Amino acid sequence: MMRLYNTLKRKKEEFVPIKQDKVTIYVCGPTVYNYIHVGNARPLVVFDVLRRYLEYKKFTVDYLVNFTDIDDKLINKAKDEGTTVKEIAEKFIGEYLHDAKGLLLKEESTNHPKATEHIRDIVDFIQELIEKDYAYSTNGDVYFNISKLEDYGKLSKKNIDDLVSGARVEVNEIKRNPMDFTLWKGAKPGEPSWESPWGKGRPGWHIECSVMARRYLGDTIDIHAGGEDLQFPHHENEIAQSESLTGKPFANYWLHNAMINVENQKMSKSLMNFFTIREISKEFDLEVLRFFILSAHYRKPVNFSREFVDQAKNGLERLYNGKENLEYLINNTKEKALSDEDIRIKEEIIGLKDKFIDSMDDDINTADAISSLFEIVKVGNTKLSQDSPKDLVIFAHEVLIELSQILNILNQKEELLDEEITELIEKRKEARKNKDFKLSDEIRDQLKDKGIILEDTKDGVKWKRVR
RNA sequence: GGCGGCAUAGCCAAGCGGUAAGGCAGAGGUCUGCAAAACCUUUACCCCCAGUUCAAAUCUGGGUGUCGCCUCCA
Repeated sequence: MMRLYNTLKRKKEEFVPIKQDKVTIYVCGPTVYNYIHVGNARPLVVFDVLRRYLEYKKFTVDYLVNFTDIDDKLINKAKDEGTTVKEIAEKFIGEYLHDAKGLLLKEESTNHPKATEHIRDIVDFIQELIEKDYAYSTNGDVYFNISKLEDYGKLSKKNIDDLVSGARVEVNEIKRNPMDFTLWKGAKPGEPSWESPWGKGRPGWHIECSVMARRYLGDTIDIHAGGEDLQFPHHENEIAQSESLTGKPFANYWLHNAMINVENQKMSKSLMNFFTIREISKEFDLEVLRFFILSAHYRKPVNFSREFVDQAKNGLERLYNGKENLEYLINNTKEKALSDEDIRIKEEIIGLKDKFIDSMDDDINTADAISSLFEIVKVGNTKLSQDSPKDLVIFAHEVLIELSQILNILNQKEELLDEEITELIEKRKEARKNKDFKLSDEIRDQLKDKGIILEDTKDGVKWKRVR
């Protein structure tokens, strides 16, 4: 049984999807006007893990991350650079996909709908809201009338009066209630626009999510996820739009990740304290950044710094070494009956795997789950250091397969064997036998340049790829 | 001002009433042509003060500190 913290209820709940073996997930994606930064990566990584974990649990997952490819930021950027919104959007969608690959996101089965390709659906949606009297148009704009709703603010636990008295909302005589939000924005001269019953214009930010979620995932989705800073107003407004239109719950589970901070301050563009993924990828394999993100629980704020990523890098290194040690152990093992000791170890590892699963079931507690991985690694390493492979048995082949499987939920990376490597290792082995350490070291350096690190153990030579 | 988080070793970080996981860094040892990896050993009065309980890092109340949302924001 899996439990998820549902922001809507402010507590952990058992996760029960609408359909027995299928899960729909909507994650609020990037506005494609710039490179994404480390803060943006957190939801992408965390919810990618959620999705992989659900797939591991045999669910079919419909996973959607939208691209906001029309809004003020894009328009301004296009103006500044003397180009079009479309070109900016296309460029940064490309850059996003590049970074996503580095972060090991499961892009091959992620749906990325774009706002501009759903204008007709958006117009229809708004039209229906007007017909149902939840929205009104004035001077080419359309607003959502929140006064029609009794439960506006139920996600973020805000009440309208407090919000209004907060006095930060813009004074706008056109709106009936200061908190009414834009569904459709009339076009100013020179701006990209589309035809609509209210004149030329473009969609507001919130409406695209409601429309695309419904279009691809249905009236009610299982999980809606995103950064906690989107709770209000974005997610609140999505709920208002969708539930007013369909009369059904918009999403059963709302998941929100906490922020990534720099020196305890939210990493954000306005504070200018952000690191782009592209920038970090020059210093670290993005797999390390992914691991760093997963080493804390997703609902807790984390500080980001190069030093912390370095720590994560060393930890991940140990994990991979351990995994390779286990593989080595098994590949160099002769098959024979399991000794009592082997059976004990096997059971210990299976127990740790169950612990991993329990942690993941508990609101995707990746930090805790990772600790089980380290413990498995320790058991394998200890076994390796104590016994000589010649005398070992296959004590738990399936355990290794399981380990790979669960490790892949967190970090999935392909590895290829290389004939050339083994050939060079043989050559070096010969040189070492002849005490020709000069040649031996040359070969080792040569392989190092190709990203292969050799280790001489008492049982033979092991090699691994640099990360 | 309103609403909501968080506070655990040098650092990162789990913990959800039963007496403190895991990782990084450091120190010592084992192995070793060198290097690397690995193994063993080693480090916590859980922000403060009350309270509830046989039992509290965990629950309650009050402090202190800190962050987020209320405006574009993952």
